Amino acid sequence: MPGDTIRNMEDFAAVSGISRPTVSKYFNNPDSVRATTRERIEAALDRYDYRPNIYAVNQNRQQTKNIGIVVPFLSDPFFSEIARTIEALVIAAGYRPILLSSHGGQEQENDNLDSLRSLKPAGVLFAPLGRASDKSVIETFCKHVPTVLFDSNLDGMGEAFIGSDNASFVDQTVEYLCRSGEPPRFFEMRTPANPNANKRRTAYIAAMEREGHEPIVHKVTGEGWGFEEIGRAGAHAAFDAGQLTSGTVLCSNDRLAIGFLAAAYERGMRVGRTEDSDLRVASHDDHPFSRFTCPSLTTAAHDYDAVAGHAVRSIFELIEGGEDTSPRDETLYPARLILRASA
Amino acid sequence: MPGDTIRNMEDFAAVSGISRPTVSKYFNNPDSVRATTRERIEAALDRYDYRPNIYAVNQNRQQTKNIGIVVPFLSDPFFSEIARTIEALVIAAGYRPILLSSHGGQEQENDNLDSLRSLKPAGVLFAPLGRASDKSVIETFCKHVPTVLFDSNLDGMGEAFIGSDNASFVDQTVEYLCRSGEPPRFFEMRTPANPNANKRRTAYIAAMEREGHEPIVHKVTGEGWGFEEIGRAGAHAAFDAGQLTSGTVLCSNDRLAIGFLAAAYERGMRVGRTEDSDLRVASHDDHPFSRFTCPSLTTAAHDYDAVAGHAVRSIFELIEGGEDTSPRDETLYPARLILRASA
DNA sequence: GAAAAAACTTTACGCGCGTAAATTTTTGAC
DNA sequence: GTCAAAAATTTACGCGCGTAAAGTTTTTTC
Repeated sequence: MPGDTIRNMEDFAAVSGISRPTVSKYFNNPDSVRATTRERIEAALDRYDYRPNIYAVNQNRQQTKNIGIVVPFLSDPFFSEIARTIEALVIAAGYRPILLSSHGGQEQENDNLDSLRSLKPAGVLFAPLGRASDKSVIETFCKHVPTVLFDSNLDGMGEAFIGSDNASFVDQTVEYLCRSGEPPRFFEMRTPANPNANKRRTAYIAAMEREGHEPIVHKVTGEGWGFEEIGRAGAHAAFDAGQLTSGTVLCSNDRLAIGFLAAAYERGMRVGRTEDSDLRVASHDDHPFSRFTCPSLTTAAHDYDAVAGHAVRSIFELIEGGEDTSPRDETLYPARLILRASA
Repeated sequence: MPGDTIRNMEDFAAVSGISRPTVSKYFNNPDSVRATTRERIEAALDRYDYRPNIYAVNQNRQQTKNIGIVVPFLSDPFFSEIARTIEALVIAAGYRPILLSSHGGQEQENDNLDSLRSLKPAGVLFAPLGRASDKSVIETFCKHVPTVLFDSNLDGMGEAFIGSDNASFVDQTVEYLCRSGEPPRFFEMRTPANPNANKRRTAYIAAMEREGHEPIVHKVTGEGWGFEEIGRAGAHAAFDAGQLTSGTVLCSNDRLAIGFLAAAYERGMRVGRTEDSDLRVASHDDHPFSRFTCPSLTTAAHDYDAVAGHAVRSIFELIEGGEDTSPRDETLYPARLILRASA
């Protein structure tokens, strides 16, 4: 026998000296067979490089070992980081992650969900686009596939939502900025793609009123996911109008802040918390590049690990626990203030 | 019949009034059936949301419609951008992209290839880690799966290699820098992960000699994929030693340059091509973030579209054309010099 | 060491679809 | 309208594996 090519589980069972149903059992759960049997199979496994045909396996199993991961924009390092964390946890649990990016578009998001449905995943971890999402498509999807939302919530959709507590982000930055200098004005996109942006604005207004200051919101125009350029162009427009050239600016997110800082630099403005600075800039997200901006960016960090860990735990509880009748879990993790040079 | 749930192609064929083999033919290629037949199937398709079971399909087809895309580090926006471009082309060709990141590690790269083999992809577009790659694993993989390498070449592996012409990148930046000011010193990692880095150093030395200047290479220490931090720490170390504080610095890649610029800013050094600047900094890659550095970064841009397009075309030629006896295609696309404020 | 329990083997069926061969129907050209 | 070509239908088998049932062997328990 040795030397032949192994074409299927039948062949492999033959060379390992174990019956095919037992070999099948082994591949589903190596601990479900006797130790001596396991050893014989594993001995055969490193003589031949057989592995079960994944398509035949998934055709017959009631449930695949696939976990879908959908993010709105993978080129945004924030999402690629959280996707990476989630991926690692999914693999550790013995499942196969399937990573899809919606590239900022509704059509691609819908295609991704459509594609996932035909893959019959055991569950899906889904960060929706937000405002641009097609709610009815998502609702239908969630009815068919166990889904946990993360990052952006959509009311009532999915079995749970795990995200960051936007109010915590803004409360901490506003409190710090007010305590350490002039109260901040808020810098954001006029029509943000993401529901978190709205929560941040609302939280800003509430926090400012709590601190006894008048909230001032500066909205800039621009569509799409090129936030840095929108921030840069918006900052230049503001400077041209004589606005935001001094005091403190709190950006809705780091990518806008990166653009804002670039514009400030181009104008020769000095940003920072030192005496000789023209203005302070802070933001939210702790984007991977925010420590390399000039100056480095004071921001509020997501708890990546907590969000990723909780989301993954949730989906596996759903998968293994079956139907849960408990109320929809909506957990928000607080931010961690990161003080750097910009404010 | 209407109202029933469609469980398989048999059911669907029944409600559409067409025989199952013909319906099967339709799903393999809608143009292979008569127009009237196509209309009847498509009429049924929007009354029921049937789609063929992808696992049963792939089990029986000699070839799946999957195209693997493996990149070394998806959190690097350079790779997420090129992955996005490739993905779009693959989808347009009617195939399903499967995106995997090696997260900078050999083990993950091997796992990715292993995982892909069991998915029986029609072809794979593979950007290897480079120095950290397990060459023997990759060689074995390429024997079993039609593979086109991109970004980093590995001698003789895969059916083709499509990448950027590192010499073109460096020639253009060196020529420009020499023409417009002091000749550059080269700033790079001591043990770069990527073979492109070595080609760039070699090209730098050759270009400098051509220009009649002595090449000076400054190597910084650091492991892993946190290039920005390695660049920042390396720059600070250089400044501490009184090096690179004036003149012109050419970084091996933009991510190092981002760290270098951050360090320069922290030192209060003025970077740029204006009279009052302390030094000039340029680099290579046109990283998505490079236009938002302070100052914006003069760099050499990859031709994303050309590389992605050629790589995708190559893999489909392999898939559809069968065995090619022609010599291994190694195409390198030249860079485009991007002049910004830093040099 | 006997009985009970656990693990394994044998046999067999079905999953949903690709695909081949033989037959029947439809189409298009004259 | 005829006839050849094209397309559809009927019938049938096989892909590789999950899984159930019944029988056999091995292990555990006291």
